[in-house]
Amino acid sequence: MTKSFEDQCLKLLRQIPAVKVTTYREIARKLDSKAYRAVGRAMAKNRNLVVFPCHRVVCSDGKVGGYANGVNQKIQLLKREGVAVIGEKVIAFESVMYQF
DNA sequence: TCTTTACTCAAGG
DNA sequence: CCTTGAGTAAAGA
Repeated sequence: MTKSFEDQCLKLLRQIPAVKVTTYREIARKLDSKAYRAVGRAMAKNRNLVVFPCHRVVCSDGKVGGYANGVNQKIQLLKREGVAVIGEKVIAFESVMYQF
């Protein structure tokens, strides 16, 4: 059963604990690929906001990136989980980034 | 095959 | 800070 690239992204997403976030780059790297865009596209397409914590995935430079429900919604969720965010930037982003 | 995409990196202004 | 251009991989038409 060959799982799609996107399915693998979602799988990794599920193992991210609260108060932690990750980057599209880390996910792609873990999958031994450089398909940073394909990772994000998986979320945008599926947008299983309840099943997968898509809001815990941010850009490599600390920006929140995007969110199907709205970037603001994503920021609020992250803050609520203990991740400090100012504007569209994650504070101490390296400290809260979950490394696989 | 071509286009679009929740990205990343590097370089120039 | 900003924009361009290049690199990359998957889905849809």
